[in-house]
Amino acid sequence: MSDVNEYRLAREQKRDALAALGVNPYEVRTPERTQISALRLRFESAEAAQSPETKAEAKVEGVAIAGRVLANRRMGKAVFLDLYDETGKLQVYLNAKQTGELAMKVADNLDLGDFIWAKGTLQRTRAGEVTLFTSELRFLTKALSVPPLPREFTDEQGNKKSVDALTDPELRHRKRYLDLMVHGEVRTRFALRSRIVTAIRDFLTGQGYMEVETPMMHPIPGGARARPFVTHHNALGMNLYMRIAPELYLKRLLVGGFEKVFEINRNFRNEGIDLTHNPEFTMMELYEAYGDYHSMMTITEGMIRHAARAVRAFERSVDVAAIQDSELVFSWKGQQLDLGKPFRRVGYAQLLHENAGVDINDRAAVTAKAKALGIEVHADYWKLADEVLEATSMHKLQQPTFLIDYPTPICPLTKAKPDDPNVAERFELFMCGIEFANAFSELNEPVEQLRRFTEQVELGKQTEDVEAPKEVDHDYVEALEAGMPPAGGLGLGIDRLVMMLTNTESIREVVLFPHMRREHTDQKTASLQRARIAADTLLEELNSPELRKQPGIAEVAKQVENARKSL
RNA sequence: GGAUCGGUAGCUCAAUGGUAGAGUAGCGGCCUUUUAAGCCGUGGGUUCCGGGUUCGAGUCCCGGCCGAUCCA
Repeated sequence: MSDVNEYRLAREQKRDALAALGVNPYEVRTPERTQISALRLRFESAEAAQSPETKAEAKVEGVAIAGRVLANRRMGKAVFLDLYDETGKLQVYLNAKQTGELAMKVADNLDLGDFIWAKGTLQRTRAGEVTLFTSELRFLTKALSVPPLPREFTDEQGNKKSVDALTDPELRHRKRYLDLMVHGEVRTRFALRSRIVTAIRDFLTGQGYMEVETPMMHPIPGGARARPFVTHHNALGMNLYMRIAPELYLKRLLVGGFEKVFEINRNFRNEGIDLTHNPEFTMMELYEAYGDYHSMMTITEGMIRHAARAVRAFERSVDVAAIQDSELVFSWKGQQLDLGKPFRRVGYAQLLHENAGVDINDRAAVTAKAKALGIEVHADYWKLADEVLEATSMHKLQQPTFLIDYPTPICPLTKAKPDDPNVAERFELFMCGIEFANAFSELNEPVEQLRRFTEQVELGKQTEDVEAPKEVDHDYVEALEAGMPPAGGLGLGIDRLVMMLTNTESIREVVLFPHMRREHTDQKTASLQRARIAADTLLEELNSPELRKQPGIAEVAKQVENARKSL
């Protein structure tokens, strides 16, 4: 794709022609203007004030708008433009008599995608279209590339058909600005995302929660099972990890004496990209002192319902208060999800028994079932049992369901039930087989926490689990020693919630700029990239605590390091 | 990581191994109430990249890049 093409050249010539007319093609200041939706309302009330006989004479004088030109219909010495701003579209009419000769010369140099400002009188045309009859025109911004607009064509049978533009998902995501420009429904979806986040924020602050910001770069990654992104701080001379979860910092705030805190921000996980995973994604986490996983279920339902209400209210242009719980049925992935009703609750062991036909404590049976399912058997029994549950049951959790009471060994940050140390007070929320939220009664015993962290690190080493933590966060344990009140904590994936509430199947459609590989990679660059990654991986291994002390390793590491630098 | 599918004009798409085309957008002309305006004329291509087979490759083969879907 060349930067210089006939389209660009034509536009550059028009840009220069504007300059020659004394018109700045990149105007600095925009005169006062009103948004299009507001003007339409004003015109409607002006019309309503007229009698049926004089209705056609309704007009609103002295109004100004600004926006992007996305259609240009030239009728001899008159011009009809479709002008768009964030709130809508309005037709703009120009002619020499009313708008002036200079304006017509400006119109000669107008392209689709340009921004203009126009002032005049609102009136209906003969065809009935509300139109700004322009008395004053200002040029604001020249666009040098063509907006990829949807168009209409006539097929062999003479039928008119419409053709969407910019349908290639790759282009739509790489150049989201064009996607937003030409697809109103995409703009609406992201506006809804903003509404949803605002609704959650309002809901929580309304319940006395305080929004906080905790570090995005952690010296020890923790709070979840995931591979982190590694980065380096030069001045401190240390590696830092992009956070995989804010959990351990938020709980330090409970130690400090805050009772209800939440954070809505990005987490980073170094894993694959698919329909429900982007390497950076938005998470809402909250912690409530003196709460537990029961209070977390209550708040989860309330919060999701509140966000759903905000979406319905937006769709119907009504006040949130007007939305009934019975209207909160959302269709997603071919299911009708009733968010107005209480969510179902089902026990972990019960679900495993129902769908896999095995008792969670019967290791032989669970292992046999895993083999039968083709799951690779490994030393971590509880992870294996979890994989069996995953394979047999998760896809059956279609309607909103709290899966509750997990085995304690897979819940290193969760308090066990008072009457059963093997069962942890944890739940995950599923809809359409997809995990939305994760919550528990927070473990606050420092000695027990240290024991579980240590066990987790050891087990991770044994099973060579790349997602397991490599190091115990002693600083967090020390924080618990200062005393953390009993508490409930909750994490809710915002991207997935937005997907569900906007009936979208891919996370890429609810993230403005989803991650992709770089464009235009040639063979040499690709090889270099692979070599760098291979060298980095090798270095990581050579520098691991297990290998570092082996004789000769340090020298090899140094050689690899030098080779890496030359790549 | 594996399998399958895809990448052709700004955009949406055609093209048995045989001159790369259409609609739309662009450019020129006509038209002072049109409306995804209309009419007449006209320019526009690294067919993702690199090799190979062939008299001849957008098409077949090999490798690579990017994306989509499914699986792990």
